[in-house]
Amino acid sequence: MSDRDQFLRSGCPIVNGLDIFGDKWTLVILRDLICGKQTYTELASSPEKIPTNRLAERLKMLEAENLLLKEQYQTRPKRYKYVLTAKGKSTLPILQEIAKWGNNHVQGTWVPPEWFMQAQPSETA
Amino acid sequence: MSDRDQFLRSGCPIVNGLDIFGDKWTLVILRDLICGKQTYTELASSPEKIPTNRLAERLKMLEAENLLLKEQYQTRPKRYKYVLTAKGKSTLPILQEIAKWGNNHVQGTWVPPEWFMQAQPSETA
DNA sequence: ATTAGTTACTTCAATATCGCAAGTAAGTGG
DNA sequence: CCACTTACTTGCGATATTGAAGTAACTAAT
Repeated sequence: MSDRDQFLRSGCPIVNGLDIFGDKWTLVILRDLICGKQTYTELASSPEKIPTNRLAERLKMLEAENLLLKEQYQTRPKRYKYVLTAKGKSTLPILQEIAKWGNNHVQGTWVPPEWFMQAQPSETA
Repeated sequence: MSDRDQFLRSGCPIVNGLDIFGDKWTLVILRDLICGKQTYTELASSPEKIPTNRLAERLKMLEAENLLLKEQYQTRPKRYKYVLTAKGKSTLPILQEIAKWGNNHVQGTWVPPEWFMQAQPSETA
């Protein structure tokens, strides 16, 4: 039982999904992780320029919700990378549908590479 | 060109979609409209209990972004209903993917009726 | 003709959240 | 020892959200 369970808005699966990733930044972070970004600095350097405190907080939340793991990949200096779990990777179809909607309805949006739009959750970085 | 264009975070179709419906309430309202709710009071009475000022504001925004139309369906007293446009209806695949994710990954979420999960955007109320 | 009720909002004060800038800690390389 | 990088954390003013109450238009009952 996660912290959110104390304040459930309802049992609706859409609402419960949104209570994890239905904010301004979380799906952007998941997009970047699926696109191969791994470190804090890589994530912070996206064109949308997420504030660093917000990035740190969202990463902690995503780890607490098991959408990603924080893994040390180097000692001296200790360096960490953020790796999606299956639960995190399985947000890909949501991202793909939002991307399709954006391309169809918001003019001037760039078209994601085909590998992104065609990928299955299991094949993602 | 909509108001948001002045403050574009990037050209990413995901980000631009989220800048319309990536908040706590908008997709909940779209869910309800797709499920056949039409009036302000019907929308306000959902189990998630959206504050009425937030509901009014989101409806105005969705109208401004052409996801829905506010239609008078009765004079004396004047009564309005909110009707999805094709642009609004086409968020259905996003809602379906979020619902699938919620059912797969958040325990205790209810399973939406089959007509909702199987529907095509064109067939929706 | 009052009075109560309904619908569809709007307003307001309190609280929560956000974004920006700056600061910190650990470590490297010169 | 000093500058530099990575990975955050802290402080704080600005902004957004909430819950409660208020308003406006109209209907229906007494």
